Amino acid sequence: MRVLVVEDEEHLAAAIADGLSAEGFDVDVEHNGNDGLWRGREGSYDAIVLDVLLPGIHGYKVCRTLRDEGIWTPILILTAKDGEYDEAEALDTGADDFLSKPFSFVVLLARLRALIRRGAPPRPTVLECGSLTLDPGTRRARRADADIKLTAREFALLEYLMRKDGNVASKAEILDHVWGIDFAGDPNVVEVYVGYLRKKIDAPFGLETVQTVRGAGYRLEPDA
Amino acid sequence: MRVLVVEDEEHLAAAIADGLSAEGFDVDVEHNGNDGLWRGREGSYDAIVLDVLLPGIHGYKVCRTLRDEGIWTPILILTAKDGEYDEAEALDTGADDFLSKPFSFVVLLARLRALIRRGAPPRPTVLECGSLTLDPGTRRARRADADIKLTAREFALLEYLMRKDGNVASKAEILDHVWGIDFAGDPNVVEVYVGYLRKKIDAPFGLETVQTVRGAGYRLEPDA
DNA sequence: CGACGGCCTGAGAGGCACCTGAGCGGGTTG
DNA sequence: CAACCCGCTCAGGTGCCTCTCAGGCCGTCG
Repeated sequence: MRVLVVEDEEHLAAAIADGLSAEGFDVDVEHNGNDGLWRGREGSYDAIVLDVLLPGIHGYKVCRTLRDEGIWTPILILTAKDGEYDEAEALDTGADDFLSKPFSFVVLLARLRALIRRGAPPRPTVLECGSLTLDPGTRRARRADADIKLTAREFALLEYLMRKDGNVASKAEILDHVWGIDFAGDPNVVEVYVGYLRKKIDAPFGLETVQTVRGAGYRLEPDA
Repeated sequence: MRVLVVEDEEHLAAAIADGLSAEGFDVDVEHNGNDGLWRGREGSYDAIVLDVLLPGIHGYKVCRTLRDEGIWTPILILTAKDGEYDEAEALDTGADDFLSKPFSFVVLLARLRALIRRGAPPRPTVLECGSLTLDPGTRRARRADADIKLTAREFALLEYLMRKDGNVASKAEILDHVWGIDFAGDPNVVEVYVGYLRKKIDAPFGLETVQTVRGAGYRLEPDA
């Protein structure tokens, strides 16, 4: 289990690192926001302990940036402040948990274990579903070595469905995530765009990857 | 977004329920451990707010039981105690987050949102009953490697019966949970749909999994 | 043994969920 | 400025689902 600790106070950083090492974790330490961000980008950690008050980049910013870049390693935020809004804010930057200083090592350990047990949702850089691949980085969709041109909306919809990994996505859910929670238009758009997708990624190949689950939503089935 | 609040203090329960409702959540409230556990078993909630000090079953026990039964709905534990070991303990019972009373509603809301956004960890949430399996995620039903196509209502009914895990579900209970508390039609629908289910999941395999308990309700018996 | 009540089932009507083609406005590109 | 693409709305069509109804079956009890 690899843990990254980003904390500028030398003593505290060492204490956490030693404690975690004693518990069997593999610990790396960084002392400022920049280095922490770069380390976090590697995406090879099982969890990150992140202080908010850091030289270089602020902890919230590090967290937000990682999330924006598609890194979903579980993050536990540490802060000296104790205002309640800070906590809300921390979680809103995409952190998974929050701990106010001073804290006891026992609590840190328990929370970290809980985070790791829960695990990071699998977010591969390239999404796959049978012969269909989607690269959010290059914004490219391919099926059997054929490039497929998708519009922004189509791409977002397909990406969401692929991240669901075969699970059913309800229409409301899709609207919330692809169109945004403040979308006020006709929910029928979802059906329309599902139709567009089918025309581009299924029909030319004689497949029916995008499946309708009547009364529940939509689902991707590899090469059906 | 459906949230279950299990809290025995009437005032607090009402305050939380009202607040969450105002934020657009669909809230159900239970006031003791037993009812909370049964509600939680439905598995249809996006999150559960659970007090530890409850009449009936203790909150930790409710949490642990749900986890043992394979229900991985995100759970936020509330407690009046403030000892650090309590917190560790709470997380070890399988809770996802922890909040000490008194807390501010803002914090509760933020944490709840974070929990829901994070979602239930992708555990094997597949329900089983003998050779019959039901996956609420992908919305698939199978018996002995044969896919079974179920309509939305059939699926909901079977899911409810399977979650009962062999216990008898009364017709009234089924109506409340599968058709909704406000269903005003002919209670005969239940019999009709039980018939549909039998035709799809039992008859083709020469089984009688769905059993009638005359005067009491229905029950699932593995591969009978 | 007869009557009653709970349960099963087939038929069918109505409605809803979904699909699709047409078309409009706004932004972008040549 | 015209042509095009994109995102979205709208309306019409279709097939499946849901539910009701009525009649028959069967266990239970007087």
